[in-house]
Amino acid sequence: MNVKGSLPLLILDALSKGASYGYLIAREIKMRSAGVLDFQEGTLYPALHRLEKEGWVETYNVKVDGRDRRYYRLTEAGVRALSDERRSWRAYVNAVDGVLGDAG
Amino acid sequence: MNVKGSLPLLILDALSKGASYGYLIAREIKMRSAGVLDFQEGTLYPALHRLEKEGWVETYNVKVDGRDRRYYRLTEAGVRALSDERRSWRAYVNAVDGVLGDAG
DNA sequence: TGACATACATCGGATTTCGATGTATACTCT
DNA sequence: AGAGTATACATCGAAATCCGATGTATGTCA
Repeated sequence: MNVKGSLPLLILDALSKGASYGYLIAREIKMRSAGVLDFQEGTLYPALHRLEKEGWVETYNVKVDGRDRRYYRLTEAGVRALSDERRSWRAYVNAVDGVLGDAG
Repeated sequence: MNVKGSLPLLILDALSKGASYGYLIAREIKMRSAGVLDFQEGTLYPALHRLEKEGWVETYNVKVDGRDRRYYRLTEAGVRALSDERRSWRAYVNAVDGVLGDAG
């Protein structure tokens, strides 16, 4: 189950701890959410490309075991975007929880 | 800002307090979220039709001021679905918040 | 009379995600 | 040696969700 729209926040957050690459980002999100958050590669790579296009991340290649690994790193704008995304996420969750009210 | 996927939960929840109709549901969600949750009519009506198709709501018409107003009411299955949707929502929010961790 | 709120609806387009598929390397097990 | 699995990138078509525009119709208020 992946509510559409939260992936950019998750990626940006992952990169705020240091540069990383697609495969690792996905694995860590899945692991750290105990499998609840599970984005496929067909979802992840386009999302990374979107973030790059927005100027929120920049990339560089590192040759590992004879092949290129594409690292992503937050830009200044990306740091600000993360902050915004966090705020939006919190506002949204609070709004939904507020509307849902008491009942469980 | 509307994270895609939360509208069914919101509608089901609104109907758990009694039958209602599209226009009113949308207005109440918006009002009770202080404008944060704002679904357009082109979003709402298809969503209501989907819920009806799923068998989670049933409808009946009431003539008001010379025109039909379409009321929606939760079915038994709808009550169960609401319960499931609540659980999924909570699990998802907890997962994201868990991954995001401490920093704010 | 014209604007606005109410109330239903549909349509095309944009965005996001999934599943399938493709490429390539390296390690492990048999 | 060969098969299977993990790593690591990518693209493509399909499905789902949502928005904005548009259309219909009635009632109210200035």
